[in-house]
Amino acid sequence: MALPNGPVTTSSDAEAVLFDLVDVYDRAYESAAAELSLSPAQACVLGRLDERRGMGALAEELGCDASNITQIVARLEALGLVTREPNPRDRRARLVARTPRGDEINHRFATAFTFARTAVGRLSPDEQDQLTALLRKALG
Amino acid sequence: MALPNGPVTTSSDAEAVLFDLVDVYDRAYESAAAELSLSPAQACVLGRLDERRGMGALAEELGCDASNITQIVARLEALGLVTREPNPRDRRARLVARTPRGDEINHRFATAFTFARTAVGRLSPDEQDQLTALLRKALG
DNA sequence: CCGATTGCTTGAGTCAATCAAGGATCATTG
DNA sequence: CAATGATCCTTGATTGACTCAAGCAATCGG
Repeated sequence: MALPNGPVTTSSDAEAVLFDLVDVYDRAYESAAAELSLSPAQACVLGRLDERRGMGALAEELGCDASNITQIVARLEALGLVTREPNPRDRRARLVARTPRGDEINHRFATAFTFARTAVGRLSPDEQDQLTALLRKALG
Repeated sequence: MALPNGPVTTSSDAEAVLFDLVDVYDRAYESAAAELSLSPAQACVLGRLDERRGMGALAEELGCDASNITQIVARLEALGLVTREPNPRDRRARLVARTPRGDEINHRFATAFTFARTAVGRLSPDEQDQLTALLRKALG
């Protein structure tokens, strides 16, 4: 399991609970992926293929090197979850798309990753709105 | 940079902002560590050595295999940030402690990782209390 | 004492991530 | 057009996190 991105010292309750939240969220994500024998990175990429798109677009959205995407997509392809077709408009580029099995696994992942849904569900609609407003403000 | 633990689809604003929060937090943590040429895992371990402690205690707290800690501590030791002394009470065990330089780097990390502090600082004291209460409830 | 347990390390293996380099294709422009 | 340069992606090499299996050494329990 990934080590938590833990705070060295928390100077307030709000900071501490923020850290808890992030840690629990990350662990839940990782564990949902693991149930489907996916790494978090694989689950992440798979989840961003609702429409077919190029490698570069993925790399940019995810803020990482293109060669990183090459590897992850190659593994997803080997698992039969994704195809990498030539782009007819630009033969340098490849279009990545989920296979039907990829769709299914992605859907099962979305079902397994209940953390955010569950957490938000513990709040009343009013409280959800408050939380959203507070977090937006905190994010600046 | 680590790929975000992104949601496949978010069904509510609260979920979406929750994801944003986690993503920004994780990236800020990673970037603060990188400024000091540390990996997130190294920063995490270093931050949990306010008192000297055994490898096993670290592994248990961080929820990972002991051999993982062995490696990370070995790298921190090679960087001169940590010592691994024999435990006089149990010669199987090792006591890990920060060196003065480790203290300094850890302090600089705590200073560099401003995300939680800054985010919470954008809220009034009342709002901070509300946020804490809401997140505690959401975490169940 | 002797067997079982504990604390840690080693070794092998997978994956993520980054960087440098390169091939192929497109796009520009002289 | 043809040369130049930019773009899209891949390869190869390296580092680090992480896991598992195996093992050594020390301690503990009967």
